[in-house]
Amino acid sequence: MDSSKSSDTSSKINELARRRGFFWQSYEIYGGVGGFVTYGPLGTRLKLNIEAKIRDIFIKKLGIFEIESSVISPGQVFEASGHVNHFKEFMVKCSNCGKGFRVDQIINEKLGISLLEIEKMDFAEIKKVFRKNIFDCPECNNALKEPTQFLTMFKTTIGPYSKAIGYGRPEAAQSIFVEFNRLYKMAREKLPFGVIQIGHALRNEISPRQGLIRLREFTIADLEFFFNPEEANCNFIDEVESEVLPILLAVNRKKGIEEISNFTVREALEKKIVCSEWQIFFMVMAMKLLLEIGIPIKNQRFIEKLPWEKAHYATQCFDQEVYVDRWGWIEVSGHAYRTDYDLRCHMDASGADFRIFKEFEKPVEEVNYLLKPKMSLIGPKFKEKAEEIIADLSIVPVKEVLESFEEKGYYFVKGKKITKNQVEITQRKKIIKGKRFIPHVVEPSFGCDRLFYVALEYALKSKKNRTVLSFPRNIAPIQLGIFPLVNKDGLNDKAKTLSTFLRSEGFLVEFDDAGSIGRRYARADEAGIPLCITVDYVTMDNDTVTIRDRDLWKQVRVSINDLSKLLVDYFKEKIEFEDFGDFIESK
RNA sequence: GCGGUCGUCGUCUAGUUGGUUUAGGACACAAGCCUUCCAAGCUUGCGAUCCCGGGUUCAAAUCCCGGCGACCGCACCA
Repeated sequence: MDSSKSSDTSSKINELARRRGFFWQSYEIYGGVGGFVTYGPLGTRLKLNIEAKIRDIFIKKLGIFEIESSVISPGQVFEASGHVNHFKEFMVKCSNCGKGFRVDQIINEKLGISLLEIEKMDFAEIKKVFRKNIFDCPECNNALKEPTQFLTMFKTTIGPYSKAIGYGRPEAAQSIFVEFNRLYKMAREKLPFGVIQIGHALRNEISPRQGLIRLREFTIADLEFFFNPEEANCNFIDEVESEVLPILLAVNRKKGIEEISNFTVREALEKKIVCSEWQIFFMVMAMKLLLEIGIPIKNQRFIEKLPWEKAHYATQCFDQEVYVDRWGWIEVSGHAYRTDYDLRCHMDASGADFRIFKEFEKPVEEVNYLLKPKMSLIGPKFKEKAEEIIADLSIVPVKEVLESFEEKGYYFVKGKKITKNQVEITQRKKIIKGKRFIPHVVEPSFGCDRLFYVALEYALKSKKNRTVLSFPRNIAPIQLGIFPLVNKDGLNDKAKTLSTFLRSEGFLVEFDDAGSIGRRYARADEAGIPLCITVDYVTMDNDTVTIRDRDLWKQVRVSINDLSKLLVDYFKEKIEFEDFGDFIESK
């Protein structure tokens, strides 16, 4: 990568973003704080439009539910989910050179304890290890200091009681799991179903960098899709089976190979590259989402996570990555197979029952045997030992006792012989109508700020020394620019009337009469406005206007009467600019 | 958190061996003129406690110390 060129692109985006109001660092008047951004008027619209795409794909087309819950949650939620244990770093610093190291790596290197074992240690145990052993700094061989830990969740207290610990959620997923029972009812107690939440999440990153790429407060879109692991087929799989996914396999990554392999959905499933049909289906949806916000497929890839890279809850995990000029491949979404991990955690911790009852096609008959000791015989015979014997009898499988009786006529418990007549064994038939299980979950999770950034980067074009933001038309923050050709002879008023009309028709319109017409087109290009409508002298004669395309810089002339319908179709992508009519010859 | 580079109008920047600097320009923005389709021109205007705090000095945007922030590299990124 050419570093001088790449730093140009990102600075260009940052500069443009600040100047035109896409985004900037928050709290600038107080010096700014890393990891927080403010989206300006254009940026907010763009971000909403991208989020609308997510809603369009997942909510409208697939019928996924959307919920909105709180950012702060009580401590139990993230204790149960495992985040309190996993969402932190143990660090140790050298007393001499000041360099910091990961505690697990030091212990692993010097003592040979496996990383998995170290993972299980808590902070007290780690401190103990460091007190027992003297570790030298790998860099300068001086002694290392006491280890420290850093929790990357924001911690607070809820209300005035310091014991009521709360955490800012580092992901929106948990608030879906926590509400599972209600949501399942709303899904009419049927699997599969999915729930999405688009909202803010907080991670107290050690050092946020890279602008929008790593924030401390960001927008996440977590989709939790629940299904029966024994009926794991995706009913949309036929529609996508020939779609091709570019995947960087873990086996290749281990060998240091960066080669992307292309698999059709069918192949990937057959070769067990992706284990879950639903997971790969969502990966295809993610690929389409990125295409729709303007990222060509050649700049997208899915990367299979290596075992030690995976989140604590995931069995199989792919990251969707997009190539950006400055930082290379960056993650924009994660696709994790979370199994029943989360629901199980919350069940264990809260006592709620998240199991689902599944009726068998045919009820199954189960025969149970019940053993009842005859106390009138056992009591007098074993005296003080009797109690112990009975306790043991209640534990052993009744079937084992029964078999022993049939074979030998007696059964040994605690070295004592129990005869057939000392107990009463009854048979009990039970009809089982179904079974209970915990649903499995696949999760696509999008970083909306990163989607925003890549959309902006891929929209950024340069034409004749001008900056043009070529957003796909339906994520553009402003849809139409309306200008009078000149500010006299009533053209201005006519253009204003037209703006009012088109606004009332539901379009997002910017009216601009400042400077020359060329300057207005240039300003509109920089804001990514797809179409500009100009009122000129011909308009005054016959009520037609020119429409100019942002990317082609060509114009067509259409009647004001037809305008609204044409524009509706255009923004619904039913027609293209070329369908508006013949291009006007440039003078 | 470590190392390197850096911080001047909205944006990009000149000035930074201390001294006529009331910190200059360009672009952008606003008002007006002009303008019959791609950042034309003219006039006027708005706009910077030179990142913050402290120190050295007769004098600091400029030198020194501390802090904050940005970028790059290292580490981290569940």
